[in-house]
Amino acid sequence: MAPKSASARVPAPRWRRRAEARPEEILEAALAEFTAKGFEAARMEDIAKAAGLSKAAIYLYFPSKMALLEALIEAKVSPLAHQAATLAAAGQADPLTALRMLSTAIAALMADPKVVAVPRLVIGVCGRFPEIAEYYRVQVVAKARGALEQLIEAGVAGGKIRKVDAAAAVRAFIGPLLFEAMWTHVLKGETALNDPRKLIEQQFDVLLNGLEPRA
Amino acid sequence: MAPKSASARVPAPRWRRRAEARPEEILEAALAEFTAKGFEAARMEDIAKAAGLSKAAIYLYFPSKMALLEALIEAKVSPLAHQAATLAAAGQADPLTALRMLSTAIAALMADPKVVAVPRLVIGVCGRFPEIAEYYRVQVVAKARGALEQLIEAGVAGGKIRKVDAAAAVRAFIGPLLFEAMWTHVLKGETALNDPRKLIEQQFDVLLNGLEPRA
DNA sequence: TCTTTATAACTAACCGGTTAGTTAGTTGCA
DNA sequence: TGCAACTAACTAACCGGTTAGTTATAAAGA
Repeated sequence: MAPKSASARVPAPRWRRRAEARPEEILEAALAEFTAKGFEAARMEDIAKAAGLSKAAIYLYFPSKMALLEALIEAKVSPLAHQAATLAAAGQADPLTALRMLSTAIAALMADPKVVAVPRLVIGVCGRFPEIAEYYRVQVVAKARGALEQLIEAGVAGGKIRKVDAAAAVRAFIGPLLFEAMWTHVLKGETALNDPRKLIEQQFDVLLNGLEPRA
Repeated sequence: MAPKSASARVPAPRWRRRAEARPEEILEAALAEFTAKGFEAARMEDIAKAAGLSKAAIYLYFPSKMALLEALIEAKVSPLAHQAATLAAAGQADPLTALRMLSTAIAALMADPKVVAVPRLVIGVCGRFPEIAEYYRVQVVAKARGALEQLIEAGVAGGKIRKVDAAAAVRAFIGPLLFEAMWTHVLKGETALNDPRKLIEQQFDVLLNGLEPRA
């Protein structure tokens, strides 16, 4: 019956030991599944299949489904907020230029479904897992908001920016980008994010000069 | 044992026939549950209990859980978009005032968790049910967006508004409100929506005059 | 170099709990 | 009496997480 080897190759091993590469692969697969189906509807089995191992193996690296989401947030957006804060801090001398650079960077990120997926997930699960919302508020959004407000205030102090309410200015800066991201990735509408230069140019025309005709 | 009635009142009926009032009550309960736990995690049993009937009875009025969400969107936000469009159309003669009024109305809506809940749900389930996203894009957002753009363009044509890109102006108008709504209801942060007058005033200072110091 | 031993990495199969949706029967009301 | 409105009890299926067992690989001795 069973041909006795020799001619028969060693049958390709069913799996290989690759402990180092696993966590990242699993997270990547999880992000893809979560993005496509949402957190609750995504199945661990499918994530495992996409990552090329068994469902049980996932539990060797992550204790629960929820832990996958936490790790994703940590990995994908936490550094991002930090980077934004750094950029904002570095640009205090020339706030308008810093805002422009930030805007370009953010627009590029917003165009990437993988990046937008994370806040989308947060919106989806915040009702059930308030601690996720809390983490996101404190570690990501509040941090970025604070940095931007400082940037605005520095601009006001230096006379480069009109005396405006800092919180309102930050909303006016971030809000439109958020809106376009939702339109693009949630509603799948024709997006302006494909042409970031034009988008930024138009945004800054309104942001800097306002709607009212200048005297 | 069991006291033989006579003295015992007719036991309060376990339920009453109220077919007309049911659908609305069910939808209200569903919205509350969906808001608190998200679409997937909300249980039909709990919705039924909150609406004061049995789970099976829900299926006399709605064929599926998904139908509840569809009916909710139809009932809660579709008229809202229509109203926005009407207001925008009516205000073409004085676009800036119309924008102010719209802003106030929208801020009031954004402060209401029940209203924000619906778009939140859409964001959560859009991956699994693209037709929901499609409906929402076409029937709600595109409609409102279009009306606002017309309003802006009318303002530009009449000299009341600077020559700006209409889409950018709409983003600048809506984005900040959306951002604040998410901050408030998803991240549970301290909100500016509690003081709508101040919020609108600050938003319009930036929106109309921009960030750049005026000559 | 060839075993032997140890263990890290992995899988197949299962379990317990959950829940959307159904059915068969009961109750209120005209 | 008849029927629409309603419920209790049920089914079927799903899925997160566990467990018992298997395989790849490395290290230690001979």
